Amino acid sequence: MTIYDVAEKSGVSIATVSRILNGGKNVSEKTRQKVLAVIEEEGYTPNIFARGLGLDSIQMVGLLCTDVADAYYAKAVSILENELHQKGFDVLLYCTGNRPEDKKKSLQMLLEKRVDAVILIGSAFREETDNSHLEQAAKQVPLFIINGLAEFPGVTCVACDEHGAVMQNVAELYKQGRRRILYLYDALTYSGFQKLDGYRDGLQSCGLPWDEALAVRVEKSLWDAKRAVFELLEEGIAFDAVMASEDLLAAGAQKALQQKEITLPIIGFNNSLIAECATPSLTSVDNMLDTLCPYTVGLLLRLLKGGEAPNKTVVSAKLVERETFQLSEDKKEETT
Amino acid sequence: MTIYDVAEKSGVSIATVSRILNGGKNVSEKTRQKVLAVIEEEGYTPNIFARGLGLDSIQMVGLLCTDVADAYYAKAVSILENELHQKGFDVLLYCTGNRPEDKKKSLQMLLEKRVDAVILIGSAFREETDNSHLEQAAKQVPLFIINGLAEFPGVTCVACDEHGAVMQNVAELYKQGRRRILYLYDALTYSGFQKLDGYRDGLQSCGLPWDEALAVRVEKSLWDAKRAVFELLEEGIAFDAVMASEDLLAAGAQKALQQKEITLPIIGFNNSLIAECATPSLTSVDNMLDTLCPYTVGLLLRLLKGGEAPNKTVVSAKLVERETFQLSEDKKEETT
DNA sequence: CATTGTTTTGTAAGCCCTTACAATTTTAGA
DNA sequence: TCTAAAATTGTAAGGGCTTACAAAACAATG
Repeated sequence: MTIYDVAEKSGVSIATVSRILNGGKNVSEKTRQKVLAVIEEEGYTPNIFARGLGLDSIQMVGLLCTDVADAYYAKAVSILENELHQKGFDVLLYCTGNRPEDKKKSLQMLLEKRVDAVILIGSAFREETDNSHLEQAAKQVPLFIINGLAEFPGVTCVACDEHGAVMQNVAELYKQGRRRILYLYDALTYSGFQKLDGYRDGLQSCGLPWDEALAVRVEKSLWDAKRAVFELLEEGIAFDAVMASEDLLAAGAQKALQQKEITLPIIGFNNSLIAECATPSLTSVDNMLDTLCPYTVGLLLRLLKGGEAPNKTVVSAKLVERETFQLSEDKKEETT
Repeated sequence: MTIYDVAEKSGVSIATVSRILNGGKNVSEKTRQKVLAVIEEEGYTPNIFARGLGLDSIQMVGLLCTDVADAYYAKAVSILENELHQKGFDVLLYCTGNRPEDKKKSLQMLLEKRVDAVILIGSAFREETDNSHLEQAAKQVPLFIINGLAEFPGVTCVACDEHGAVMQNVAELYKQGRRRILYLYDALTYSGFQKLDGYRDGLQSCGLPWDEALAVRVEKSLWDAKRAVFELLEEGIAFDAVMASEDLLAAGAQKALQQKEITLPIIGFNNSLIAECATPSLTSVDNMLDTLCPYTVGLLLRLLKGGEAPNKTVVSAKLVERETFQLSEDKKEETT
């Protein structure tokens, strides 16, 4: 069943059918009804490839992330997918893992699929790393980066201020008398660096010294985080608060502390289910995906329609207080 | 840059270029090299739509699930995406939520994209529900269902024996002297029914009575599960073990019990991070996605190559023991 | 060297749409 | 009723690829 069949059965030309199919102007109501009836009756569906050939687009956007099995990316993908489908776009999903060359290859493959836009979720590298593939890609297609940064023409970045969030957490812990704050982190993605820098800058602005031993890199795993913290405790390295670049790591730290029957303030990151489920529940920084993702899709649509969009947007993060740490009262009033 | 340009620059015809592009037989090594060089040099990429028009396929498979933000689906999508990309297929992702009409519509849209196959993750309804859309779809394209069931020609089901797993858990709890086993469950998807039936059948085969009050339906939320269990405790409804259709619910139950300072065996389902992170960590049933998903992709490839595949495969689930429940010793030996 | 069989290459016909432009019909105004 | 303008419809030219089939080049055989 092709457009020719429909045209024939309704006694019009293919051009008319095509116009109707494309929300066509310049078609009389009478013929529209007639053709629509035939289409309905025959169950005709336009061939997406032929249409793509003609229009050079089949309304698809590519989503590139590190790993959808991870709650953070899963949440982003989920929101983006919803928004995009609502706006009539299909979603091509690529999970690349953390190897730069895989990311590059995936981006390339996405472009070969002639998507209308690409959204990277937290997958840009730091400035000093080679981001030339992003620069190249952005020449072919609008490129969006959520929680990452790449300042090339054609690239639109939307991020939450992770650096600032961590700094504030340090400041708040300091205000509550904490002087030796442990920081657990895993991969040094762009976002990973942001947070680590936030930690460092936070210490500095409180006048606290940088102590190598208190910034600990671990695998992204509950057990490795637990092991690391446990070892610190065994070695007698003192600390009086814990922050982590990920709820999972915070949960690991919590397990180690519990085993030693120590209670300290703990602040996680990403405000995931894990933070809720932990006992006691973990205070955590919300990365604002609920805001960032729909906003990004909004920019995307605007850009595809030929409009303009700010090439960099940063919103501040939000601390979600649970049992492992609460803001002091004066701070709260300030926020209200 | 089209195939015509490449042909011209290498002094051959487009047919030859096309042959080379398609892993062509019947091309002399000399011309192959020549053409490949031009392609490389010019950075030519075939137009995917034109190719699709000719071949009626651009090597895409559609993935349909309820919600990627949920760890269970996220894991499945992650594994499937990986396998499929490895085999050269692109992945079109649809998250439908739980409304049947949305699932139908998404399936329809997927078919319009002329995917080569569709994989549903846990999204079939129970037999008595209207599954005619699946029947229709299966006529157009190979359809795979992971952890769901629909016995129509063209539909391939791959599942883990959730019913059996729950039954066994009941039996094991019974063996350890538990007589009033609470079962928490949420949505009655196909898989939800499987587990609920497993609970009922498990009780029966142990000679335990079915007690309406012990099969509690809750929202898929930590807090609702906690609330429900807390209320039971307040009302004085006695139970001596907890099972849940989802780790999240088990974690909620655990919180309620902890608040009342009660310790009972708890068995979750899905073997997610939440089970690991809970304190004490939750024993949980692994749904075997690690096996099911690659296996499904294997069948898919075989089918697309014109081969045959069993239209129903069931593997047994696996209990992952953690702190909230351990199998008795004799049982363990049995398993070894 | 002629003949037949194999490889390699080219020509041209699809595949199914969109859309510029031409042709026709309708409407409005005089 | 006639003419000009507007609305509607049709014709035909792409869009870039695959592939059946025809043609040409090459190899092997007697």
